[in-house]
Amino acid sequence: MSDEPASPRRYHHGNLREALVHSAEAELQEHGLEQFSLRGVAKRAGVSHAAPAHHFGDTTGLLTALATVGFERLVAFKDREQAAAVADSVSQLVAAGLGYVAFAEAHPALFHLMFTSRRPDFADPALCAAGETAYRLLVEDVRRVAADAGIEDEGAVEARIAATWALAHGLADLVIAGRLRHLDGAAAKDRRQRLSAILLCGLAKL
Amino acid sequence: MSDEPASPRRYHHGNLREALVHSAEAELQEHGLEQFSLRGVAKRAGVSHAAPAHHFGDTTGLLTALATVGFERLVAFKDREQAAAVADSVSQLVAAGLGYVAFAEAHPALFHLMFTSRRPDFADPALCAAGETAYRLLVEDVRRVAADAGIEDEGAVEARIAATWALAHGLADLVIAGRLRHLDGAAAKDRRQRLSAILLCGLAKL
DNA sequence: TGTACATCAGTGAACGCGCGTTCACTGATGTAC
DNA sequence: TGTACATCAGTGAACGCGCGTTCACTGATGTAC
Repeated sequence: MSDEPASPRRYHHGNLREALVHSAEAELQEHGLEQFSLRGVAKRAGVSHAAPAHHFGDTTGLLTALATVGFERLVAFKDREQAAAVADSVSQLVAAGLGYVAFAEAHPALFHLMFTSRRPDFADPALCAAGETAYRLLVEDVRRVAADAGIEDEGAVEARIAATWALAHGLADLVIAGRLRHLDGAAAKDRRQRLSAILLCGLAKL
Repeated sequence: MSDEPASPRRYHHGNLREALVHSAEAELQEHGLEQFSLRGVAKRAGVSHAAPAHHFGDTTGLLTALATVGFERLVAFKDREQAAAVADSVSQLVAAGLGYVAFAEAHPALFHLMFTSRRPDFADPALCAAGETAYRLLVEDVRRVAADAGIEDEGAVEARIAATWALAHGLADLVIAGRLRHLDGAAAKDRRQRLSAILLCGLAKL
């Protein structure tokens, strides 16, 4: 809307599909998943409430597209943290965890949409692919740590993959729920160190 | 309702408050939090849809009462697992984690109500007390493990408490979301061993 | 280059639905005397 | 022990609301010739 203030009001939007995904994210961020409505998204995009149906069919279709974008963004958060971290495998894994938590904090409702709710169509090929890419990157990071630590047993590695994901996921979920009190008072840098310490507790076989 | 099939239909219910909490749990289990409605609960309890207001005011009041019951039940699951486990501190902590996961699997919607949603009134004294009791028990279990491992630094212990909770919480959340594929095919006993192995990965300083 | 026409994207009014809330009521209970 | 009355719990009709869906429509676009 405010992107094109000077453009005349045209009958055809031009790129409504993308605009709707963008509006849907804003709607989700502001009202949460429980209050999310197709009408609200259409209103936010400045379009009649029946318009989204032409692009997404129903709410599920729109939320599916939004969740797909979410997984891509999750990977971007991880990449950013890892680029700023030391190169050794454990530090890289901790950075991946920090990225996971940072993503959840930046987009809590999107995080819930992707991992907790059942509203997107998780059988959708694009959504599947985005989710699997994110998962595969995590698996690679964990395998690198396991290899450096000399762990070869496949069962142990798989348990470690699950434990790593669970730790990062649980930490992210508790943080956005405001449940970890001893993080609240801390300044940004201190907070970050505490999160790293928590992740390191569970990730590293010291 | 089916508890008292022979009782005549009385104008006054007698114990409607408790019956509504019970119905609310069934409603939550069947329809999930997003579809949860006061009218549905009242119908399920066999009472007019305006009746709940006399006991709970609004939906928040009812969900707050339900979440309180949830924390008490969570503790019961933990107790049951720990009673069946070996007495050493690490095994007891793993058992606590298994109890957490078992609770989430038995009551997924209640789990979300308690930890993910913002719909109950978390400032409610009874709910606060129930949640703090559950948390205190977790802290005690972790401190026992830390003491046995000779960890004395308070910061390290606090990080370990958060890591333990995050691991159990994340594992529970991923399991009920059906995200941990390598648990799917396993039989009950094998499944339990895999969950224990995952928990042990993050909990123990071996 | 110009015209006709099919297709597509978006409109806006109308629909039925379930929701929470309100309100005057009625039946049951308990307490004062 | 009996009566009157206040209080409380539950009823059921009515309300306005926002929702998703439907549908006949209209304006724009692109393609065939």
